[in-house]
Amino acid sequence: MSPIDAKTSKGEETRAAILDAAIQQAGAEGFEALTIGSLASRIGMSKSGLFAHFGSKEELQVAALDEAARRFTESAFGPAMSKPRGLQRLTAVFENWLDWTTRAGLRGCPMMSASSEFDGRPGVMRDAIAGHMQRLNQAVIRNVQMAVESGELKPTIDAEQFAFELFGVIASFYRSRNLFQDDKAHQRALAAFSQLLAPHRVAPATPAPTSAPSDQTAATGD
Amino acid sequence: MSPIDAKTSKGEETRAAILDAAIQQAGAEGFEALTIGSLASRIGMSKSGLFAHFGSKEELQVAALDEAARRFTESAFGPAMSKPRGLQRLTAVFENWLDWTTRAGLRGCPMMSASSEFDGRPGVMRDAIAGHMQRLNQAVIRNVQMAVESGELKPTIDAEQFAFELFGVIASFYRSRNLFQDDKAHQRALAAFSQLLAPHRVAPATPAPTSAPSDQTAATGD
Amino acid sequence: MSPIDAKTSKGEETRAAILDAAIQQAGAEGFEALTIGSLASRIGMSKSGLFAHFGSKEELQVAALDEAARRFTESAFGPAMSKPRGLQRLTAVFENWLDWTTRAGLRGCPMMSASSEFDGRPGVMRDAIAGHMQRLNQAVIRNVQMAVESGELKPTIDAEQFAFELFGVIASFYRSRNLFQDDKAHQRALAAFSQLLAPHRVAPATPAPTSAPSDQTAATGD
Amino acid sequence: MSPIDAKTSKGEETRAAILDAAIQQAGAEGFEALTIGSLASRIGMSKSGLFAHFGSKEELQVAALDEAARRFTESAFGPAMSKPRGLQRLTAVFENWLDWTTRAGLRGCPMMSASSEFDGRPGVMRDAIAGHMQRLNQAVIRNVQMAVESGELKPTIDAEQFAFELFGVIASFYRSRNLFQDDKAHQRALAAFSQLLAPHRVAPATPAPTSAPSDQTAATGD
DNA sequence: ACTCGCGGGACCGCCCGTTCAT
DNA sequence: ATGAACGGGCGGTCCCGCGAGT
Repeated sequence: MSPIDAKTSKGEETRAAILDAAIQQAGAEGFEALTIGSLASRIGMSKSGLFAHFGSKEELQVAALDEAARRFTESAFGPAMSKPRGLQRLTAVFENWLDWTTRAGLRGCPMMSASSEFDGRPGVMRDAIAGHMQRLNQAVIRNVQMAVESGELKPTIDAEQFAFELFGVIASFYRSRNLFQDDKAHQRALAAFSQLLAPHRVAPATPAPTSAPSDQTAATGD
Repeated sequence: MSPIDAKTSKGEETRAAILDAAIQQAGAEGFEALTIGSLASRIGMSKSGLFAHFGSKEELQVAALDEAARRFTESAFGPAMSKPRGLQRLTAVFENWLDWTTRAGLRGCPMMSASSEFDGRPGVMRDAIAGHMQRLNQAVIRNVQMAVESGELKPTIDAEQFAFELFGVIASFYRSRNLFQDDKAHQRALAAFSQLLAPHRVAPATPAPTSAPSDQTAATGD
Repeated sequence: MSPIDAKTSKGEETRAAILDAAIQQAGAEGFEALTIGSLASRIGMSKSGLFAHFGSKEELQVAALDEAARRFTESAFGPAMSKPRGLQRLTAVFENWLDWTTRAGLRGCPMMSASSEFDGRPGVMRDAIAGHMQRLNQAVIRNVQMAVESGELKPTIDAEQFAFELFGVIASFYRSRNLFQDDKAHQRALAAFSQLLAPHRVAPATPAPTSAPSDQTAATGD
Repeated sequence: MSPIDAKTSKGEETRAAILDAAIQQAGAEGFEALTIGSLASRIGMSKSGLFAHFGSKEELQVAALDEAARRFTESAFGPAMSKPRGLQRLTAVFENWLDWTTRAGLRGCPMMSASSEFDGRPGVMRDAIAGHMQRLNQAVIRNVQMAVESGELKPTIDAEQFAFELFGVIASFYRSRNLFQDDKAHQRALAAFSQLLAPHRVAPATPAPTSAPSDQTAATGD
């Protein structure tokens, strides 16, 4: 409308609205439950009208996945960029990762949901989700390396192994919270993160007075 | 087959065949993809004939899940029982856990698949899978406690936290293997397991003091 | 069991039980709703076991219809036989006709139900119901004629026309009661019956002191 | 067709065609036999295409019933409106009632069919048919009252009772015609109507005092 | 003689993704 | 962006048989 915002035409807006609804539904019921009919009635437009925006159901799924990835990056990595490189940023990314679905009003995490939903089904969706996860993986690795460069982590740390385990913590967090409805899931995830890092931390010359977790059960309780 | 086994009537056999196919399909495409029609044509019988064994699709899903759980328990815990209580048995359970799907001829792990598929969908299936996972959780915890009792692990270990993290490693393993098709997934999982235990191990007779994993778990050299 | 009753073998008993349930269901939901499965589960036997008694669904329907007709005859005509021929017996038949379903524990009248259900569908059932209704028609006609012979009705009465109208009253009664849930249905049916007879009655030499309906609204209120 | 009639869009036409076929089928086989598949193949369109016009089978049934009621009203009451109020109009309604299915090309009368089909089955259909029948009842009653006001019928007539009996005559007519295939059904129905009115008629100018029906209604000579 | 377990084939109401003309 | 229609598939129920048990 405004000359500055002219990029968002009417079509773009509806497309965004569709994807928003799609992400919510995918987070709750999985991407396979993204039926065109239900999505259309949810946002109050005709099936064919909705369909016209995406040539097929698969494209809709991919578009929803891409949008979910974009939002995740925005929510988890964006704010973390204001932190200094190294451990602080890595920690911020992790914590945002646990929280972003709540802030985004989603029941589950579309990325984790999608990655287990399609891990055994070769196809466009699997390739797309694998790409996103790989990039995420690389981003975690880079952050670990930066923490090494900043002298906060020992150079002996295996960054890939660390990322492998970090993903596991995230998976366990979501399962624990959504399947078991365990209130302590967040706590446990933070503790696990702390334990993951512990052996690789460089002993701080002058111990930080406020928050130096000295053993496996970190003092990160919220 | 044998006269001893005469208990398995015709119906039981068919039911078993159905569940076998069901588990394979569920492991590959998820439990929601357990359509009656596809299952029927896969094992070469009519839909109604198949359907008669289970009153509804939901019961079929639950039956398949239960059977998967039974097989998992049989494959992962059964053989481990021949090991002495404590660390050895715990390790055996973990390793079997990584392998059983391969030995069972499955593409994915039905349990992990189901637990992410239904974690956001209240209903019979979710309750069933939650029950199975909880029991699994308890079994892990008991094994940790036995390792404490046998003097192999320090009493300070938080068994529940350990189980939380162990589940994460398993999840990461399956994701890594099935989504990324990473050959090193098995290696990484073993390493993660080792690292998880490291801080809680009671110092062995002649230990490497800092970071030499003396176990089967290979170093994660890239 | 007893030597006298030896006719009723085990098979006869179950068959009777099946027909009993069938009539109830047919009266409530129509003969087309006589599904073998629901009937089987209602009386607690297997579908195939039930099915064996009747070679086909159609035969089951006919058997149920015949049994219903038998019961109706028994309930409506049987007791009326103790009345003297003529008007009293005719009246008794009519009144029993209104009541027998209630006494038999049925929601609707299987005969009326069947006759409208199949009046447009040529086939075995239609022939069967037509036969029963024709016989009923003849029975009514005979009773009218007997009332003429006894001098209670004028010879000018057209017995067939009377029967035609009598059936209409019955139909209206059941519709009124079951569709409209009109409490006055019984009352109206009795009044209609009375009006139907009025023009054909022979003026009683010495008026019956108790219940001589002098005009259209008969004093037959129950 | 004409530019004036442009209101009837394509969808409306199809819907009308569906309902037309539906009414025919319902009249012949009952409303429960209105299966979507058979209806679709009868009018040569796909099941899903047909189904889209009605959200459910129940809605289709109700729509067919409503359309049948509309047609009946149009056929039976419409033409009768050209007659002067009172006996003539009442008679015209009755006669049209007997004929309209023939003129409409129907085998049976959907209204009567439906009312016995659903009189024992609570639900939307029963409510709908009950509503239509009640309105019909009221219409008959009003016509009787108008005949009283015009001086053709005595004020002592019980209009509701009359309607009750009139419905019975109609029921008997359809049963007699469709079940017994009795050619005299029409004759008998007219005679019954005449007899129903006889006691309530205001004596015409030159009447036969006792029993000479002066009207169009033929004597019921066997 | 009677009953059952097990299975088949057709069809049910319903919803899917998709196309096409408007 | 819509309304109308399509082909195909969904879960589920129907009626009906075969073979075997008692």
